[in-house]
Amino acid sequence: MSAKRAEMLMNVAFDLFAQRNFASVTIKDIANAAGVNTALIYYYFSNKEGLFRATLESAIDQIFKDFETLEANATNPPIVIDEWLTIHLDYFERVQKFVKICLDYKGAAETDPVIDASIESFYDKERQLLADAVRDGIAAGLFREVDPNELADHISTHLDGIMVRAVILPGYDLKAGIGGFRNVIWQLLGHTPEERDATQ
Amino acid sequence: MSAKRAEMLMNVAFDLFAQRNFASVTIKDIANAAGVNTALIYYYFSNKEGLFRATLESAIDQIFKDFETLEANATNPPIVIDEWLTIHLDYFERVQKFVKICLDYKGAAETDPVIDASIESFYDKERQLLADAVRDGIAAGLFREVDPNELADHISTHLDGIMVRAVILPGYDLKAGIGGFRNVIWQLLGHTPEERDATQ
DNA sequence: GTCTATATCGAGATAGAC
DNA sequence: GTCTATCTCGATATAGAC
Repeated sequence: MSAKRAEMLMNVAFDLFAQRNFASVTIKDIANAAGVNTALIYYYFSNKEGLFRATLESAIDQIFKDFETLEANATNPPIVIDEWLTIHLDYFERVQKFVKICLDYKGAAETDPVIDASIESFYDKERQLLADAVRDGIAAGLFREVDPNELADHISTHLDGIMVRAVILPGYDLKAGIGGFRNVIWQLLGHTPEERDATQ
Repeated sequence: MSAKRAEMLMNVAFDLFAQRNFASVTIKDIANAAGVNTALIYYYFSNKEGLFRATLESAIDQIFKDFETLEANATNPPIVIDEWLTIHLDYFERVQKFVKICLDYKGAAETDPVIDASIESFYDKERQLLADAVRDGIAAGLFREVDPNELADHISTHLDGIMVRAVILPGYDLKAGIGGFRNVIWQLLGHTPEERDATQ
């Protein structure tokens, strides 16, 4: 089945593109890591850039799926926010790779409007998910009356900051970073974890 | 004067390395942008990596100098924090480029312990500056009793997040982002801007 | 110090056998 | 579909004139 094979190649490429950047990853690197010949990559993809595009789009799709799983499970607003932080721990590597690849992509000479739109829609969806949770929490009397959009932006931006820290600083404690941030959020929302457990 | 010439080359290289990444910037690009011949670069630097190393170190030095200017002007804790945010607006491009280059550098195949140490000391200094301001503010009765180190981490990490946002999202409003974050900080510190102006 | 000219090497990409 | 073999081109880096 050809789709499976292409998908496998994209998964291998995704990891490599995240570890190093686009230019320093060679077709040979990808072929070696995938255990195939370099020429095979050109059978499935038009060229290196085409492979990169397809890889990034596929990664965005996968993260969207994680979103939907979360949305289905979420019962009340504090849990949505809490789980959204947890997902960053669980799927940490994937999200971090995504952020890294986006930055690298944005540094490239040319950008593709289709990919640009995908990236933006990713962040829009994240923002919407969080803003809705904050709004619902306020309506339910669980949270203090903050601006839902502003707080959603804050959470989303800060999580990107944490992802970057984990790349730049070798000894960065991701779990502590997210744990500390969780406390900040509850403080901003005037919400204690005890309350959350009670409503659960 | 040879130092001036080398410095000029590093400034040109810094901009290019920040715009695109290490691998995609060619020696020819740098030479053209600087209006010199490619061979001249090898007169001043051992090779492309040596130029990169020197460039990053020089950039870190420059940011440290901005730090010190700030520290000298700062009279009381809320102003230190406020100005630290402002510096990210004023020197936005420089800091953003620095973060981008650090990320790119960390994605390279090999890393240099000297550069690693420089980057870490940069973040250490930022953290210390902020933690001291928070501690002083608490001692002066201006701020609520938070953990100075935790809050310093939060500010520092969030600013990195903002820098990343500004790269990834084209329409990102940096001023609004930092302005909103300023309010969050005052809220966490239980400090109103009105009070700050009064103590000024 | 700065340039011209050039060596060298590796990466992306393709043709064509199987 | 997957491989071997190869082409082509551009980038780093150097030798040496001025």
